[in-house]
Amino acid sequence: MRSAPTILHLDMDAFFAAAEQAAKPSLRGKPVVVGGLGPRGVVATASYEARRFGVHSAMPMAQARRLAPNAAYLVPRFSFYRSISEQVMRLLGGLSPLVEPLSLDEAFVDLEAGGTAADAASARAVGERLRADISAVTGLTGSVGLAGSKMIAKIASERAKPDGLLLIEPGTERALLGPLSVRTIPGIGPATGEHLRRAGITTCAELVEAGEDELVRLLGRAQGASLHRMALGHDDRPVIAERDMKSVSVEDTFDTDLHDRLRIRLEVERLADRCVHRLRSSGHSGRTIVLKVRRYDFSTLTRSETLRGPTDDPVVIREAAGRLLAGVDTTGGVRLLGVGVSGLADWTQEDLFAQAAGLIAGAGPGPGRDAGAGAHTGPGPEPAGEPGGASLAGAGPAGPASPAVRQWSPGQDVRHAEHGPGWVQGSGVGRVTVRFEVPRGEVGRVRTFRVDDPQLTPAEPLPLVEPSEPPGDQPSSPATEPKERSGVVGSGPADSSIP
DNA sequence: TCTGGGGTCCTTAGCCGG
DNA sequence: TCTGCCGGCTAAGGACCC
Repeated sequence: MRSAPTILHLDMDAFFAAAEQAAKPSLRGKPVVVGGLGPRGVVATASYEARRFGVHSAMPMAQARRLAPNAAYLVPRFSFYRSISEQVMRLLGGLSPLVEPLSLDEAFVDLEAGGTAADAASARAVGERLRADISAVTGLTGSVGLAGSKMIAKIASERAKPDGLLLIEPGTERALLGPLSVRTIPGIGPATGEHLRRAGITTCAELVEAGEDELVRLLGRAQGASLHRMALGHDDRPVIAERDMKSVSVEDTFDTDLHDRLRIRLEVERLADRCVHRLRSSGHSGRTIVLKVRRYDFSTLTRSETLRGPTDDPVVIREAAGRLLAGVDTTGGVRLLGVGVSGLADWTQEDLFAQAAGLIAGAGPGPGRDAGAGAHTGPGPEPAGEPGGASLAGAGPAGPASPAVRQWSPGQDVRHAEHGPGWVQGSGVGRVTVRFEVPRGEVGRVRTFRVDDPQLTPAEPLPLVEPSEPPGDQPSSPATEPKERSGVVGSGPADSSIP
Protein backbone atom coordinates (compact mmCIF):
# COMPACT_ATOMS: atom_id res chain seq x y z
CA MET A 1 0.00 0.00 0.00
CA ARG A 2 1.16 3.48 -0.73
CA SER A 3 0.18 6.83 0.60
CA ALA A 4 0.02 8.30 -2.90
CA PRO A 5 -1.87 6.96 -5.92
CA THR A 6 1.23 6.20 -7.95
CA ILE A 7 0.29 2.85 -9.44
CA LEU A 8 -1.28 3.26 -12.85
CA HIS A 9 -3.33 0.65 -14.65
CA LEU A 10 -4.01 1.12 -18.34
CA ASP A 11 -6.73 -0.82 -20.13
CA MET A 12 -7.38 -0.20 -23.80
CA ASP A 13 -11.09 0.03 -24.61
CA ALA A 14 -12.52 -2.98 -26.52
CA PHE A 15 -9.04 -3.26 -27.97
CA PHE A 16 -9.32 -5.71 -30.89
CA ALA A 17 -12.68 -4.38 -32.01
CA ALA A 18 -11.59 -0.75 -31.65
CA ALA A 19 -8.45 -1.44 -33.70
CA GLU A 20 -10.59 -2.94 -36.45
CA GLN A 21 -12.97 0.01 -36.39
CA ALA A 22 -10.04 2.40 -36.64
CA ALA A 23 -8.60 0.48 -39.57
CA LYS A 24 -11.92 0.17 -41.40
CA PRO A 25 -13.89 3.41 -41.69
CA SER A 26 -17.06 1.61 -42.73
CA LEU A 27 -17.19 -0.10 -39.32
CA ARG A 28 -17.07 3.05 -37.17
CA GLY A 29 -20.09 3.28 -34.92
CA LYS A 30 -21.21 -0.20 -35.98
CA PRO A 31 -21.31 -3.40 -33.92
CA VAL A 32 -18.08 -5.34 -34.48
CA VAL A 33 -17.27 -8.77 -33.08
CA VAL A 34 -13.77 -10.23 -33.25
CA GLY A 35 -13.25 -13.91 -32.62
CA GLY A 36 -12.99 -17.40 -34.04
CA LEU A 37 -15.34 -17.82 -36.98
CA GLY A 38 -15.38 -21.61 -37.05
CA PRO A 39 -18.34 -23.58 -35.75
CA ARG A 40 -16.74 -23.69 -32.30
CA GLY A 41 -15.42 -20.15 -32.17
CA VAL A 42 -15.91 -17.77 -29.26
CA VAL A 43 -15.92 -13.98 -29.02
CA ALA A 44 -12.54 -12.41 -28.22
CA THR A 45 -13.76 -8.81 -28.14
CA ALA A 46 -17.03 -7.07 -28.92
CA SER A 47 -17.22 -3.35 -29.70
CA TYR A 48 -19.35 -1.24 -27.38
CA GLU A 49 -22.02 -1.12 -30.10
CA ALA A 50 -22.12 -4.92 -30.13
CA ARG A 51 -22.20 -5.11 -26.35
CA ARG A 52 -25.53 -3.29 -26.42
CA PHE A 53 -26.96 -6.43 -28.01
CA GLY A 54 -25.64 -8.50 -25.12
CA VAL A 55 -22.56 -9.81 -26.90
CA HIS A 56 -19.51 -10.20 -24.68
CA SER A 57 -16.10 -11.88 -24.50
CA ALA A 58 -15.96 -15.68 -24.28
CA MET A 59 -19.49 -16.04 -25.61
CA PRO A 60 -19.92 -18.72 -28.28
CA MET A 61 -19.91 -17.09 -31.70
CA ALA A 62 -23.17 -18.81 -32.64
CA GLN A 63 -24.92 -17.14 -29.73
CA ALA A 64 -23.40 -13.78 -30.64
CA ARG A 65 -24.73 -14.13 -34.19
CA ARG A 66 -28.19 -14.79 -32.84
CA LEU A 67 -28.03 -11.69 -30.62
CA ALA A 68 -26.42 -9.39 -33.19
CA PRO A 69 -27.02 -10.80 -36.66
CA ASN A 70 -26.05 -7.57 -38.36
CA ALA A 71 -22.70 -7.06 -36.65
CA ALA A 72 -19.44 -7.38 -38.56
CA TYR A 73 -17.72 -10.64 -37.66
CA LEU A 74 -13.96 -10.59 -38.06
CA VAL A 75 -11.08 -12.94 -37.47
CA PRO A 76 -8.45 -11.58 -35.04
CA ARG A 77 -5.26 -10.14 -36.60
CA PHE A 78 -2.81 -10.58 -33.77
CA SER A 79 0.27 -9.19 -35.48
CA PHE A 80 -1.64 -5.99 -36.19
CA TYR A 81 -2.78 -5.68 -32.57
CA ARG A 82 0.72 -6.47 -31.39
CA SER A 83 2.17 -3.62 -33.40
CA ILE A 84 -0.31 -1.19 -31.82
CA SER A 85 0.39 -2.67 -28.40
CA GLU A 86 4.11 -2.06 -28.87
CA GLN A 87 3.45 1.61 -29.52
CA VAL A 88 1.38 1.85 -26.36
CA MET A 89 3.96 0.01 -24.28
CA ARG A 90 6.63 2.39 -25.57
CA LEU A 91 4.59 5.30 -24.24
CA LEU A 92 4.31 3.55 -20.88
CA GLY A 93 8.05 2.95 -20.90
CA GLY A 94 8.47 6.70 -21.10
CA LEU A 95 6.73 7.05 -17.74
CA SER A 96 8.72 4.53 -15.73
CA PRO A 97 11.20 1.70 -16.06
CA LEU A 98 8.74 -0.43 -14.10
CA VAL A 99 6.05 -1.47 -16.57
CA GLU A 100 4.26 -4.79 -16.19
CA PRO A 101 2.33 -5.81 -19.30
CA LEU A 102 -0.57 -8.15 -18.51
CA SER A 103 -1.64 -8.71 -22.10
CA LEU A 104 -1.61 -6.84 -25.41
CA ASP A 105 -4.04 -4.25 -24.09
CA GLU A 106 -3.31 -3.96 -20.38
CA ALA A 107 -0.40 -2.97 -18.15
CA PHE A 108 0.59 -1.67 -14.74
CA VAL A 109 3.06 1.20 -14.37
CA ASP A 110 4.88 2.16 -11.17
CA LEU A 111 4.95 5.96 -11.43
CA GLU A 112 6.93 6.32 -8.23
CA ALA A 113 9.80 4.27 -9.64
CA GLY A 114 9.72 6.45 -12.72
CA GLY A 115 9.88 9.63 -10.67
CA THR A 116 7.05 10.95 -12.82
CA ALA A 117 4.49 11.39 -10.06
CA ALA A 118 4.77 11.79 -6.31
CA ASP A 119 1.26 12.89 -5.40
CA ALA A 120 -2.33 12.69 -6.55
CA ALA A 121 -2.25 15.83 -8.65
CA SER A 122 0.84 14.89 -10.60
CA ALA A 123 -0.36 11.30 -11.03
CA ARG A 124 -3.62 12.52 -12.49
CA ALA A 125 -1.75 14.81 -14.86
CA VAL A 126 0.46 11.94 -16.01
CA GLY A 127 -2.60 9.76 -16.58
CA GLU A 128 -4.41 12.37 -18.64
CA ARG A 129 -1.34 13.07 -20.72
CA LEU A 130 -0.89 9.37 -21.32
CA ARG A 131 -4.44 9.06 -22.58
CA ALA A 132 -3.91 11.97 -24.96
CA ASP A 133 -0.64 10.49 -26.23
CA ILE A 134 -2.20 7.09 -26.82
CA SER A 135 -4.96 8.70 -28.78
CA ALA A 136 -2.47 10.72 -30.85
CA VAL A 137 -0.14 7.82 -31.56
CA THR A 138 -2.67 5.02 -32.13
CA GLY A 139 -5.99 6.71 -32.74
CA LEU A 140 -7.50 4.51 -30.02
CA THR A 141 -8.75 5.19 -26.51
CA GLY A 142 -7.62 3.66 -23.25
CA SER A 143 -8.89 3.96 -19.69
CA VAL A 144 -6.62 4.72 -16.77
CA GLY A 145 -6.93 3.79 -13.12
CA LEU A 146 -4.70 5.37 -10.47
CA ALA A 147 -4.40 4.10 -6.92
CA GLY A 148 -2.01 3.05 -4.20
CA SER A 149 -2.09 -0.62 -5.18
CA LYS A 150 -2.45 -2.80 -8.23
CA MET A 151 -5.82 -4.21 -7.30
CA ILE A 152 -7.44 -0.84 -6.69
CA ALA A 153 -5.83 0.69 -9.79
CA LYS A 154 -7.31 -2.11 -11.88
CA ILE A 155 -10.73 -1.67 -10.35
CA ALA A 156 -10.43 2.06 -11.02
CA SER A 157 -9.65 1.64 -14.72
CA GLU A 158 -12.54 -0.79 -15.03
CA ARG A 159 -14.89 1.81 -13.54
CA ALA A 160 -13.42 4.55 -15.71
CA LYS A 161 -14.34 2.70 -18.92
CA PRO A 162 -14.74 3.61 -21.63
CA ASP A 163 -12.32 6.41 -22.41
CA GLY A 164 -11.95 7.73 -18.87
CA LEU A 165 -9.67 8.18 -15.88
CA LEU A 166 -10.40 7.44 -12.25
CA LEU A 167 -8.14 8.15 -9.30
CA ILE A 168 -8.83 6.49 -5.98
CA GLU A 169 -7.28 8.21 -2.99
CA PRO A 170 -5.36 5.90 -0.68
CA GLY A 171 -7.30 5.49 2.55
CA THR A 172 -10.67 5.26 0.85
CA GLU A 173 -10.27 1.71 -0.48
CA ARG A 174 -12.20 -0.13 2.18
CA ALA A 175 -15.18 2.18 1.91
CA LEU A 176 -15.13 1.84 -1.85
CA LEU A 177 -14.92 -1.96 -1.84
CA GLY A 178 -17.41 -2.61 0.98
CA PRO A 179 -20.66 -2.64 -1.00
CA LEU A 180 -19.14 -4.14 -4.15
CA SER A 181 -19.61 -7.77 -5.17
CA VAL A 182 -16.90 -10.23 -4.17
CA ARG A 183 -16.50 -10.83 -7.90
CA THR A 184 -14.88 -7.39 -8.13
CA ILE A 185 -11.77 -8.81 -6.52
CA PRO A 186 -9.34 -10.27 -9.04
CA GLY A 187 -9.04 -14.00 -8.47
CA ILE A 188 -12.67 -14.54 -7.55
CA GLY A 189 -14.32 -16.13 -10.55
CA PRO A 190 -17.59 -17.97 -11.05
CA ALA A 191 -16.64 -21.02 -8.96
CA THR A 192 -15.27 -19.16 -5.94
CA GLY A 193 -18.07 -16.60 -6.19
CA GLU A 194 -20.66 -19.37 -6.00
CA HIS A 195 -18.78 -21.06 -3.18
CA LEU A 196 -18.83 -17.84 -1.18
CA ARG A 197 -22.46 -17.14 -2.03
CA ARG A 198 -23.46 -20.49 -0.57
CA ALA A 199 -21.64 -19.45 2.59
CA GLY A 200 -23.71 -16.27 2.65
CA ILE A 201 -20.92 -13.97 1.45
CA THR A 202 -21.69 -11.77 -1.53
CA THR A 203 -20.02 -8.40 -0.85
CA CYS A 204 -16.51 -7.35 0.02
CA ALA A 205 -17.75 -6.05 3.40
CA GLU A 206 -19.07 -9.52 4.18
CA LEU A 207 -15.74 -10.95 3.14
CA VAL A 208 -14.03 -8.77 5.74
CA GLU A 209 -16.65 -9.63 8.33
CA ALA A 210 -16.19 -13.36 7.79
CA GLY A 211 -12.61 -13.06 8.97
CA GLU A 212 -9.43 -14.66 7.74
CA ASP A 213 -9.88 -17.99 9.58
CA GLU A 214 -13.28 -18.58 8.07
CA LEU A 215 -12.04 -17.72 4.55
CA VAL A 216 -9.08 -20.05 4.93
CA ARG A 217 -11.46 -22.77 6.03
CA LEU A 218 -13.69 -22.14 3.00
CA LEU A 219 -11.08 -21.62 0.30
CA GLY A 220 -7.75 -22.96 1.49
CA ARG A 221 -4.72 -21.33 2.97
CA ALA A 222 -3.28 -19.30 0.11
CA GLN A 223 -6.50 -18.00 -1.36
CA GLY A 224 -8.28 -17.44 1.95
CA ALA A 225 -5.55 -15.32 3.44
CA SER A 226 -4.90 -13.22 0.35
CA LEU A 227 -8.61 -12.65 -0.17
CA HIS A 228 -9.10 -11.31 3.29
CA ARG A 229 -6.32 -8.81 2.77
CA MET A 230 -7.64 -7.84 -0.64
CA ALA A 231 -11.14 -7.23 0.74
CA LEU A 232 -9.60 -4.83 3.24
CA GLY A 233 -7.98 -3.01 0.35
CA HIS A 234 -4.53 -4.26 1.26
CA ASP A 235 -2.39 -5.29 -1.69
CA ASP A 236 1.38 -5.11 -1.54
CA ARG A 237 2.15 -6.85 -4.81
CA PRO A 238 4.89 -4.93 -6.58
CA VAL A 239 4.89 -3.98 -10.25
CA ILE A 240 7.19 -6.51 -11.88
CA ALA A 241 8.74 -5.56 -15.20
CA GLU A 242 10.27 -8.86 -16.28
CA ARG A 243 8.57 -12.18 -15.71
CA ASP A 244 10.18 -15.50 -16.55
CA MET A 245 8.15 -17.66 -18.86
CA LYS A 246 7.01 -20.84 -17.07
CA SER A 247 5.52 -22.93 -19.86
CA VAL A 248 4.83 -23.03 -23.59
CA SER A 249 1.85 -24.77 -25.11
CA VAL A 250 -0.24 -25.04 -28.25
CA GLU A 251 -3.70 -26.49 -28.64
CA ASP A 252 -6.34 -26.89 -31.31
CA THR A 253 -10.06 -27.35 -31.09
CA PHE A 254 -11.36 -29.26 -34.07
CA ASP A 255 -14.42 -28.25 -36.02
CA THR A 256 -15.74 -31.77 -35.58
CA ASP A 257 -14.68 -34.37 -33.03
CA LEU A 258 -11.82 -36.67 -34.00
CA HIS A 259 -12.41 -40.41 -33.70
CA ASP A 260 -9.72 -41.99 -35.82
CA ARG A 261 -6.84 -43.00 -33.59
CA LEU A 262 -4.27 -42.54 -36.35
CA ARG A 263 -5.49 -39.05 -37.13
CA ILE A 264 -5.37 -38.20 -33.43
CA ARG A 265 -1.81 -39.42 -33.26
CA LEU A 266 -0.86 -37.31 -36.29
CA GLU A 267 -2.43 -34.22 -34.79
CA VAL A 268 -0.51 -34.73 -31.55
CA GLU A 269 2.73 -34.91 -33.52
CA ARG A 270 1.84 -31.75 -35.42
CA LEU A 271 1.10 -29.96 -32.17
CA ALA A 272 4.37 -31.20 -30.68
CA ASP A 273 6.26 -29.75 -33.64
CA ARG A 274 4.47 -26.41 -33.32
CA CYS A 275 5.20 -26.40 -29.61
CA VAL A 276 8.90 -27.03 -30.26
CA HIS A 277 8.95 -24.20 -32.74
CA ARG A 278 7.54 -21.82 -30.15
CA LEU A 279 9.83 -23.20 -27.49
CA ARG A 280 12.91 -22.61 -29.64
CA SER A 281 11.96 -19.19 -30.85
CA SER A 282 11.63 -18.14 -27.21
CA GLY A 283 15.12 -19.54 -26.59
CA HIS A 284 13.99 -22.22 -24.16
CA SER A 285 13.99 -25.93 -23.59
CA GLY A 286 11.88 -27.83 -21.10
CA ARG A 287 11.73 -30.94 -18.97
CA THR A 288 8.05 -31.75 -18.52
CA ILE A 289 5.90 -32.65 -21.51
CA VAL A 290 2.16 -32.25 -21.08
CA LEU A 291 -0.57 -33.71 -23.26
CA LYS A 292 -4.05 -32.23 -23.01
CA VAL A 293 -7.16 -33.96 -24.28
CA ARG A 294 -10.65 -32.55 -24.23
CA ARG A 295 -13.20 -35.23 -24.97
CA TYR A 296 -16.49 -35.08 -26.83
CA ASP A 297 -18.31 -34.33 -23.55
CA PHE A 298 -15.96 -31.40 -22.73
CA SER A 299 -14.28 -33.33 -19.93
CA THR A 300 -10.58 -32.46 -19.97
CA LEU A 301 -7.65 -34.50 -18.86
CA THR A 302 -3.90 -33.90 -18.85
CA ARG A 303 -1.08 -36.39 -18.81
CA SER A 304 2.50 -35.38 -18.18
CA GLU A 305 5.95 -36.88 -18.20
CA THR A 306 9.12 -35.39 -16.78
CA LEU A 307 12.36 -36.12 -18.60
CA ARG A 308 15.77 -36.40 -17.01
CA GLY A 309 16.81 -33.05 -18.40
CA PRO A 310 15.43 -30.19 -20.49
CA THR A 311 15.19 -30.65 -24.23
CA ASP A 312 14.03 -28.82 -27.32
CA ASP A 313 14.44 -31.82 -29.58
CA PRO A 314 11.31 -32.30 -31.70
CA VAL A 315 11.82 -36.06 -31.86
CA VAL A 316 12.07 -36.39 -28.07
CA ILE A 317 9.03 -34.21 -27.46
CA ARG A 318 6.97 -35.83 -30.19
CA GLU A 319 7.72 -39.27 -28.78
CA ALA A 320 6.92 -38.25 -25.21
CA ALA A 321 3.59 -36.81 -26.35
CA GLY A 322 2.92 -40.03 -28.25
CA ARG A 323 3.60 -42.14 -25.15
CA LEU A 324 1.24 -40.00 -23.12
CA LEU A 325 -1.44 -40.33 -25.78
CA ALA A 326 -1.10 -44.11 -25.68
CA GLY A 327 -2.40 -44.05 -22.11
CA VAL A 328 -5.53 -42.05 -22.93
CA ASP A 329 -8.90 -43.51 -23.86
CA THR A 330 -10.28 -41.52 -26.79
CA THR A 331 -13.36 -43.55 -27.55
CA GLY A 332 -16.33 -41.29 -28.01
CA GLY A 333 -14.24 -38.64 -29.78
CA VAL A 334 -11.87 -35.81 -29.07
CA ARG A 335 -12.68 -32.13 -29.56
CA LEU A 336 -9.36 -30.62 -28.48
CA LEU A 337 -5.74 -31.69 -28.33
CA GLY A 338 -2.85 -29.77 -26.83
CA VAL A 339 0.86 -30.25 -26.26
CA GLY A 340 2.84 -28.19 -23.77
CA VAL A 341 6.25 -28.02 -22.19
CA SER A 342 7.00 -26.73 -18.69
CA GLY A 343 9.96 -26.80 -16.37
CA LEU A 344 11.68 -24.39 -18.74
CA ALA A 345 15.42 -23.79 -18.94
CA ASP A 346 17.57 -21.78 -21.29
CA TRP A 347 19.87 -24.70 -21.93
CA THR A 348 19.36 -28.32 -22.97
CA GLN A 349 20.61 -31.67 -21.85
CA GLU A 350 22.24 -32.02 -25.26
CA ASP A 351 24.18 -28.80 -24.62
CA LEU A 352 25.61 -30.37 -21.50
CA PHE A 353 26.62 -33.54 -23.27
CA ALA A 354 28.16 -31.51 -26.04
CA GLN A 355 29.98 -29.34 -23.54
CA ALA A 356 31.28 -32.38 -21.70
CA ALA A 357 32.54 -33.75 -24.98
CA GLY A 358 34.28 -30.44 -25.68
CA LEU A 359 32.19 -29.79 -28.74
CA ILE A 360 31.03 -26.34 -27.75
CA ALA A 361 33.69 -23.71 -27.55
CA GLY A 362 32.16 -20.62 -25.99
CA ALA A 363 29.24 -20.03 -23.71
CA GLY A 364 26.88 -18.94 -26.44
CA PRO A 365 24.01 -21.00 -27.72
CA GLY A 366 25.09 -24.12 -29.49
CA PRO A 367 25.36 -23.80 -33.22
CA GLY A 368 23.05 -26.72 -33.74
CA ARG A 369 20.27 -25.17 -31.69
CA ASP A 370 20.73 -21.83 -33.30
CA ALA A 371 20.24 -23.30 -36.72
CA GLY A 372 17.06 -24.89 -35.51
CA ALA A 373 15.65 -21.70 -34.14
CA GLY A 374 16.89 -19.63 -37.00
CA ALA A 375 15.21 -21.80 -39.53
CA HIS A 376 11.97 -20.05 -38.74
CA THR A 377 13.00 -16.50 -38.06
CA GLY A 378 11.35 -14.19 -40.54
CA PRO A 379 8.26 -12.37 -39.46
CA GLY A 380 7.08 -15.22 -37.29
CA PRO A 381 4.90 -18.20 -37.81
CA GLU A 382 1.95 -16.22 -39.05
CA PRO A 383 2.09 -15.82 -42.77
CA ALA A 384 1.17 -12.48 -44.27
CA GLY A 385 -2.23 -13.90 -44.98
CA GLU A 386 -2.82 -13.87 -41.22
CA PRO A 387 -5.05 -15.72 -39.07
CA GLY A 388 -2.56 -18.17 -37.71
CA GLY A 389 -5.44 -19.70 -35.84
CA ALA A 390 -6.43 -23.27 -36.10
CA SER A 391 -9.89 -23.96 -37.26
CA LEU A 392 -10.26 -21.90 -40.34
CA ALA A 393 -10.78 -24.35 -43.09
CA GLY A 394 -14.00 -26.23 -42.85
CA ALA A 395 -12.17 -29.50 -42.45
CA GLY A 396 -10.39 -28.33 -39.34
CA PRO A 397 -6.67 -27.88 -38.99
CA ALA A 398 -4.21 -29.85 -40.98
CA GLY A 399 -6.27 -30.86 -43.88
CA PRO A 400 -3.34 -32.32 -45.76
CA ALA A 401 -2.95 -30.83 -49.19
CA SER A 402 -6.46 -29.47 -49.50
CA PRO A 403 -7.35 -28.28 -52.98
CA ALA A 404 -5.36 -25.18 -53.69
CA VAL A 405 -8.30 -22.82 -53.31
CA ARG A 406 -7.31 -19.58 -51.68
CA GLN A 407 -8.89 -18.89 -48.32
CA TRP A 408 -9.98 -15.32 -47.58
CA SER A 409 -10.87 -14.55 -43.98
CA PRO A 410 -13.26 -11.77 -43.00
CA GLY A 411 -11.25 -8.75 -41.94
CA GLN A 412 -8.08 -9.78 -43.73
CA ASP A 413 -6.03 -7.04 -45.41
CA VAL A 414 -5.66 -7.33 -49.15
CA ARG A 415 -4.44 -5.32 -52.10
CA HIS A 416 -5.87 -5.28 -55.58
CA ALA A 417 -3.59 -4.38 -58.45
CA GLU A 418 -6.14 -1.96 -59.83
CA HIS A 419 -8.20 -0.83 -56.84
CA GLY A 420 -5.49 -0.65 -54.17
CA PRO A 421 -5.69 -1.58 -50.49
CA GLY A 422 -8.81 -3.01 -48.90
CA TRP A 423 -10.12 -5.74 -46.66
CA VAL A 424 -12.14 -8.90 -47.08
CA GLN A 425 -15.74 -8.39 -46.13
CA GLY A 426 -16.81 -11.92 -46.87
CA SER A 427 -16.36 -14.85 -49.16
CA GLY A 428 -18.19 -17.89 -50.41
CA VAL A 429 -19.22 -19.84 -53.50
CA GLY A 430 -16.02 -18.97 -55.30
CA ARG A 431 -16.35 -15.23 -54.69
CA VAL A 432 -14.70 -12.82 -52.32
CA THR A 433 -16.10 -9.40 -51.45
CA VAL A 434 -13.61 -6.64 -50.73
CA ARG A 435 -14.17 -3.16 -49.36
CA PHE A 436 -11.58 -0.68 -50.57
CA GLU A 437 -10.83 1.77 -47.80
CA VAL A 438 -7.90 2.83 -45.64
CA PRO A 439 -7.60 3.80 -41.95
CA ARG A 440 -8.13 7.55 -42.11
CA GLY A 441 -10.05 7.68 -45.33
CA GLU A 442 -13.66 7.78 -46.39
CA VAL A 443 -15.99 4.81 -46.21
CA GLY A 444 -14.94 2.73 -49.20
CA ARG A 445 -16.71 0.95 -52.05
CA VAL A 446 -17.36 -2.75 -52.17
CA ARG A 447 -16.38 -4.97 -55.08
CA THR A 448 -16.62 -8.70 -55.64
CA PHE A 449 -14.01 -10.91 -57.30
CA ARG A 450 -13.39 -14.54 -58.00
CA VAL A 451 -11.49 -16.08 -55.08
CA ASP A 452 -8.61 -16.90 -57.41
CA ASP A 453 -8.41 -13.45 -59.02
CA PRO A 454 -4.67 -13.06 -59.65
CA GLN A 455 -4.86 -9.30 -59.11
CA LEU A 456 -5.91 -9.80 -55.49
CA THR A 457 -3.18 -10.54 -52.92
CA PRO A 458 -2.90 -10.62 -49.12
CA ALA A 459 -1.36 -7.44 -47.70
CA GLU A 460 0.16 -6.05 -44.53
CA PRO A 461 -2.03 -3.87 -42.28
CA LEU A 462 -1.78 -0.14 -42.89
CA PRO A 463 -0.82 2.14 -39.99
CA LEU A 464 -3.74 3.67 -38.11
CA VAL A 465 -2.01 7.01 -37.76
CA GLU A 466 0.49 8.57 -40.16
CA PRO A 467 3.92 7.70 -38.75
CA SER A 468 5.14 11.15 -37.75
CA GLU A 469 3.99 11.40 -34.18
CA PRO A 470 5.52 12.10 -30.81
CA PRO A 471 8.46 10.05 -29.64
CA GLY A 472 7.90 7.75 -26.71
CA ASP A 473 10.48 9.32 -24.46
CA GLN A 474 8.78 12.68 -24.48
CA PRO A 475 5.25 11.74 -23.73
CA SER A 476 3.84 15.20 -23.28
CA SER A 477 4.46 16.87 -26.59
CA PRO A 478 2.59 15.75 -29.63
CA ALA A 479 5.30 17.64 -31.43
CA THR A 480 5.82 17.71 -35.13
CA GLU A 481 9.40 16.56 -35.18
CA PRO A 482 9.48 13.54 -37.45
CA LYS A 483 10.01 10.25 -35.74
CA GLU A 484 12.32 7.61 -36.97
CA ARG A 485 9.26 5.74 -38.29
CA SER A 486 7.06 4.20 -35.72
CA GLY A 487 7.03 0.65 -37.04
CA VAL A 488 3.31 0.47 -37.02
CA VAL A 489 3.06 -2.60 -39.16
CA GLY A 490 5.46 -4.75 -37.31
CA SER A 491 8.31 -6.04 -39.36
CA GLY A 492 7.05 -5.98 -42.85
CA PRO A 493 8.22 -3.38 -45.33
CA ALA A 494 4.65 -2.29 -45.58
CA ASP A 495 3.96 -0.48 -48.71
CA SER A 496 2.35 2.51 -47.19
CA SER A 497 1.19 4.40 -50.21
CA ILE A 498 -1.96 5.78 -48.77
CA PRO A 499 -4.03 7.43 -51.46
C1' DT B 1 -24.48 -25.12 -34.10
C1' DC B 2 -22.44 -24.45 -26.63
C1' DT B 3 -18.36 -23.57 -24.53
C1' DG B 4 -10.96 -20.63 -27.99
C1' DG B 5 -6.10 -20.28 -26.89
C1' DG B 6 -2.32 -19.18 -24.05
C1' DG B 7 -0.95 -18.68 -19.85
C1' DT B 8 -0.44 -18.63 -14.16
C1' DC B 9 -1.17 -20.30 -9.61
C1' DC B 10 -3.05 -23.43 -6.10
C1' DT B 11 -4.47 -27.89 -4.07
C1' DT B 12 -4.27 -32.68 -3.32
C1' DA B 13 -2.16 -37.06 -3.30
C1' DG B 14 1.47 -40.39 -3.69
C1' DC B 15 6.24 -41.46 -3.46
C1' DC B 16 10.91 -41.14 -1.81
C1' DG B 17 14.83 -40.07 1.04
C1' DG B 18 16.73 -38.21 5.26
C1' DT C 1 15.56 -51.61 13.05
C1' DC C 2 11.09 -49.62 12.98
C1' DT C 3 8.17 -45.60 12.97
C1' DG C 4 6.95 -40.90 12.37
C1' DC C 5 7.66 -36.57 10.41
C1' DC C 6 9.02 -33.47 6.96
C1' DG C 7 10.46 -31.57 2.62
C1' DG C 8 10.84 -32.01 -2.23
C1' DC C 9 9.30 -33.78 -6.46
C1' DT C 10 5.86 -35.46 -9.71
C1' DA C 11 1.28 -35.92 -11.49
C1' DA C 12 -3.43 -34.47 -12.14
C1' DG C 13 -7.05 -31.38 -11.86
C1' DG C 14 -9.31 -26.93 -11.09
C1' DA C 15 -9.90 -21.97 -11.04
C1' DC C 16 -8.88 -17.83 -13.02
C1' DC C 17 -7.27 -14.14 -16.25
C1' DC C 18 -7.15 -11.68 -20.79
